[in-house]
Amino acid sequence: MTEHLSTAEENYIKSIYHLQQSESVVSTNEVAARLNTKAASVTDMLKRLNSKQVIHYEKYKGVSLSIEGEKIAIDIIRKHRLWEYFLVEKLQFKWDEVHEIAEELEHISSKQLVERLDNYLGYPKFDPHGDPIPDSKGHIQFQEQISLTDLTIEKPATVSAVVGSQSSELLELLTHKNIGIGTRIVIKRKFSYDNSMEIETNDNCTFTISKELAMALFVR
Amino acid sequence: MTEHLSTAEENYIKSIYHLQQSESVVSTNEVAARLNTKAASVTDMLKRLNSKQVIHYEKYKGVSLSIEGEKIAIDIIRKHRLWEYFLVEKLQFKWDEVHEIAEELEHISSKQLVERLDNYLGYPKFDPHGDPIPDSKGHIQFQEQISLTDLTIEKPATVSAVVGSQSSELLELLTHKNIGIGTRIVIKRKFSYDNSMEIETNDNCTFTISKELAMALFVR
DNA sequence: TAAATAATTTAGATTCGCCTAAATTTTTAT
DNA sequence: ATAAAAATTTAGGCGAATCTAAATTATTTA
Ligand SMILES: [Mn+2]
Ligand SMILES: [Mn+2]
Ligand SMILES: [Mn+2]
Ligand SMILES: [Mn+2]
Repeated sequence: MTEHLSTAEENYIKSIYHLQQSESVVSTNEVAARLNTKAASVTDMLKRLNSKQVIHYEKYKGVSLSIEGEKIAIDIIRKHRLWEYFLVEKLQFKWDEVHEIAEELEHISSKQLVERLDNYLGYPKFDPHGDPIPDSKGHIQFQEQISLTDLTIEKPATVSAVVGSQSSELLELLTHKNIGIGTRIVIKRKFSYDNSMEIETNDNCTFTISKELAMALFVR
Repeated sequence: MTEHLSTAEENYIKSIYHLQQSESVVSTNEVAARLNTKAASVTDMLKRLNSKQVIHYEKYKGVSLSIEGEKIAIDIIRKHRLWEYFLVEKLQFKWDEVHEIAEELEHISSKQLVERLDNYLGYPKFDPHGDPIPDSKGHIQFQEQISLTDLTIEKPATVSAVVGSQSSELLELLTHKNIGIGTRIVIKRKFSYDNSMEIETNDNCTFTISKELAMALFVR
């Protein structure tokens, strides 16, 4: 299939993939912003990736992944999330500490390593942040999840993901409130004054959380 | 201490370290041979590493690691061997399959990751090839080992290392004869005609091994 | 010790990945 | 519909890491 891709190329492909989740065609500036680089550098790379057939690109028209490119992206994301799972489950890292390390580990090339790691971990379906881990065929079990903000009162739900998962402040707060992936939540009241809400969790605790925290939590 | 080192720089430092085990000053050509590159490229890199103070280098005079460079080398080797141990013990790789993968994993930078991995693995002292794993302070428990070729008749010894550990032919042979790191061996007879020898192992098996195999085995 | 040979370095290119500044194209606002 | 603003690309350059070919230095051999 595709020859060897550099770490930089892989990071671009992954970024384009993620940006495509919201809008199917991605702009040069968006890629630049996500990768903390300059638009001119992005244009450079897009030309290269285009000639390698992993993206569709025409100047001034934005970029999207080719079928091949999407496969590559999913493979990198699979590795990223499996390693994050490993770091948390086996090496006892906290979930706010693993992203940077996985950012490096995701580029280790051995196919066999990924498969064996997956098997060793027991084929986990979600990473420590609640994001789905693609299987070895590249299939992703998308979960329809909604922001806790949009959950109906009195309707029980389970925390499925946390956004802003690199923030240790967020982790501190969630640890204090004893909330994590898998926690059952019911909204008891919503206060329109500050958009805070009173919730009840698993362990029969009832307390109030802020609008900010509610927006960081996704449930299903 | 030292800023960030690239993968290429780390590989050069590690190679110089290994070459220094036999002779304290290493030549440009030796480095080139070990890294499968050209002498001109090595000269280039030596200038860079010299300016970063990790080696001592004067033109036409060969190269050696600085104190700082040696610490870096040992740290990379520690990571390499810990990952090899992980791959064999946890992911069930055979010991002839792990070197290439560890060659990539050894460049993952997180200090915390190494320490936690070491702890997770139970602070192993030797890698799957019998080579010592440096501890977190960089201390290496050297073992005086000798080639099986040089072992005295009737003197029991334990296989401590296998050289040529990337060869699957060697692994095949050792698996067949049921020899591995830790196997107890006694030499019963040496045949000077072809330098083969009759040995007895753990499991009370007695059989003959070739000169070639004896040279690949180290014991203590 | 002088010539031949081997080892090493220098010179000059190339590719990748990035940058700044300038030019061009597209989009938005008047 | 123009002009202003924003987005994007091009031009030109730089450092890292590699290469080949040529020049230089060191070592060996006659
Ligand atoms: Mn990455
Ligand atoms: Mn994640
Ligand atoms: Mn390496
Ligand atoms: Mn090893």
